[in-house]
Amino acid sequence: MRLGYHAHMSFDKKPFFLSGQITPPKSKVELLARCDALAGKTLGRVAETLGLSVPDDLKVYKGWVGALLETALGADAGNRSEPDFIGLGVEMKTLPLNLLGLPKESTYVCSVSMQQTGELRWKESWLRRKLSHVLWVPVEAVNTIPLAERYIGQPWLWQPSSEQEALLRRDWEELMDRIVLGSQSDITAKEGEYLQIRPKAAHSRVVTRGVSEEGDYEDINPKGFYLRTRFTQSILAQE
DNA sequence: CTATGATCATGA
DNA sequence: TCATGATCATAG
Repeated sequence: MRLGYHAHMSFDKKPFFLSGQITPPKSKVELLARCDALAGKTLGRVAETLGLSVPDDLKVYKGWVGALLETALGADAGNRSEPDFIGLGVEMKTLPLNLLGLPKESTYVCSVSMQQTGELRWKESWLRRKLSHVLWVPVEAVNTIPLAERYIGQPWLWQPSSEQEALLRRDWEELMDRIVLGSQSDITAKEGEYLQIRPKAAHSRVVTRGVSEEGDYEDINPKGFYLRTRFTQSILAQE
């Protein structure tokens, strides 16, 4: 070990992450121009431009692609409860695509709040607000392609059509009804046609305060709303 | 600990 | 094969 070294300790190693180096876009036009510049580039090229290194894979850095692209586009919300581009009211989501060019994973939207009893109407829901203006950024997500060599597709701004909103609303109201009744702990990902509720936590031992069917407090695993791939597939198909 | 960003990995 | 349930990094 003497005179040896740990690879992860090399002094000139660049970080995987950074934040807030790029100024936020001032308009949707500017945002879309930045998107045009990203389209057709590889993740490695974008990372290089920002002075970041690329992880070997996403097993340990699952959110790396999303963080990279937010950084590259100048998202400014950080971890605040705001859309990624605060001034524009736009939320960015990467859309991982499989070999067929179809969405591969469900899309996390927001956490399911067990506490917020005040926000039970669809119109005021956090989920609706989060999805009201989304910048979808398609990215190749085929595990046989090295992360740095995966291509970014053409991003697009999306607002749900009234039909799409109706579909989401139906699922949301159904799921929220179950939560209000105190059935949060036994909701499974099988419920909901386009929207589902799944665990969202560091691991399954994490608990938060929920409400039981008897109306008492109860420790439950944190959960989040996710768009099923059949939903994102349909909005991609409409593009 | 909770928010952000998601993908992993195993069972059906 | 693929969706459900589990998990991982970072910021504040």
